[in-house]
Amino acid sequence: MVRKTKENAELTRQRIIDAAREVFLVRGVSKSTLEHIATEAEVTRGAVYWHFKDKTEIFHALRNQVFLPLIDRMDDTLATESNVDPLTQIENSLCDTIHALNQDIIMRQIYEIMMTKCEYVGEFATVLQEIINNCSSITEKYQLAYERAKSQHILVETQSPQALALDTHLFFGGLLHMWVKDADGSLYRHQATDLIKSHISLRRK
Amino acid sequence: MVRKTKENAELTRQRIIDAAREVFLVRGVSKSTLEHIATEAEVTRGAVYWHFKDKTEIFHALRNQVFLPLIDRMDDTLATESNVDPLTQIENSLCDTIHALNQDIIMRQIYEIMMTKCEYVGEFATVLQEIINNCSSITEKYQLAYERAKSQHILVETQSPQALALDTHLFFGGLLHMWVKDADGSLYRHQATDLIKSHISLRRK
DNA sequence: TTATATACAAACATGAATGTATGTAAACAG
DNA sequence: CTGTTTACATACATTCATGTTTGTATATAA
Repeated sequence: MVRKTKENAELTRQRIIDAAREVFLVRGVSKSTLEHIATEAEVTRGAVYWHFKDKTEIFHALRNQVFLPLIDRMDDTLATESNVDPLTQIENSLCDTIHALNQDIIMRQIYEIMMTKCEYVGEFATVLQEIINNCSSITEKYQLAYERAKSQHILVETQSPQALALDTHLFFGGLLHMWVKDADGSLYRHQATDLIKSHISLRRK
Repeated sequence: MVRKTKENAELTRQRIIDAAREVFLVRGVSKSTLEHIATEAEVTRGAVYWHFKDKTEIFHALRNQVFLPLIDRMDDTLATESNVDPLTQIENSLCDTIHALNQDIIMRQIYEIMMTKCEYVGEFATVLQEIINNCSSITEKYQLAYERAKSQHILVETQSPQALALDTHLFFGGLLHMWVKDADGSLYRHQATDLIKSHISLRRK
């Protein structure tokens, strides 16, 4: 065999992650074997074990590929200093995510894996807590935006920014779940941005 | 060994389903073996194979135990002829489900299994379509209620009943997901009904 | 230039999990 | 009261996934 150069090795590592994504998607995480992944990546299990300790490690590599950049994106669109009003900021933030899902096949597949092809149990149970934590920090960002909207007097006054933030977050969480499950796109995907706009306009005074 | 009477056999069948619920919950569906389930039910795999074709059949038995009654409940609380106003009907319907989850451990566990301990892949992929279909019919019921609210002039007029119905359904879907994931209950569970009331009051004129 | 570490492939050993086949005692039908 | 079926338990055969070990050619450092 031919020993690979460093960059070349990093390339096979990425190939394994990509292969895992495809395999996880069709077989589910726990029914995917390292053999499946290796074959899809056109390497042997030896290569997989060289780059990763086990399947869990591949899973986390896959997860981080999407969820780490995601937080940054949100921070950008929900930035405190901005020339668009806070409600539009929230709307843009949500629409951006939907847009990204529409454009980026990889992101779409990883979301699908995390939401419907994975069992959060044992070593994966900790991931659930991470998700909860992420949700909390996202909700806080919404809340801050709603508070800014309130001080600009463009927000309905019947609800607290906190309640509105939670409502928005739950709405969007639900939307994401249905967006992912709605594979043929007929029911939710094609009207996702409309639903977001409608959701936000309900809170505009 | 002692051959069981008919009622006795039905009892062990139920014991197997109950055992499966416990095992699925801690190990996830695909990592649960029939041996695990049999042991938990205090029978052998022979008994399991006698009552069920395979693990999938147990899964469906478990699922039906909760989701068939659920549809009926919703039809009751969202009935067309009622002395409470439609918005309160929707509110009650949502709160009822949360209440049921709080009271009924079995229901809670089954929800948790379906949402976080199961991979919707292969033979389970069809379940996803069932879920989508259920969601559609539920959304329709919300929409009808919102239309009644509209004709009673108690609904905000900026949004269509259809958009409001979808928004509500997505909100509640998100809430259920977070409710289930929020195992210690600190973040979502204890304020679930408040969130529902807030959600509904936002649409009341 | 040479020793060593790297990046894998291939072989091996082991432990499950599944499904089926067989055995059996007791319930039940006639 | 007896034959048959039911409701399982037990044993068996097979497949499969995992982790580890060993082998090896080559990149790379010294």
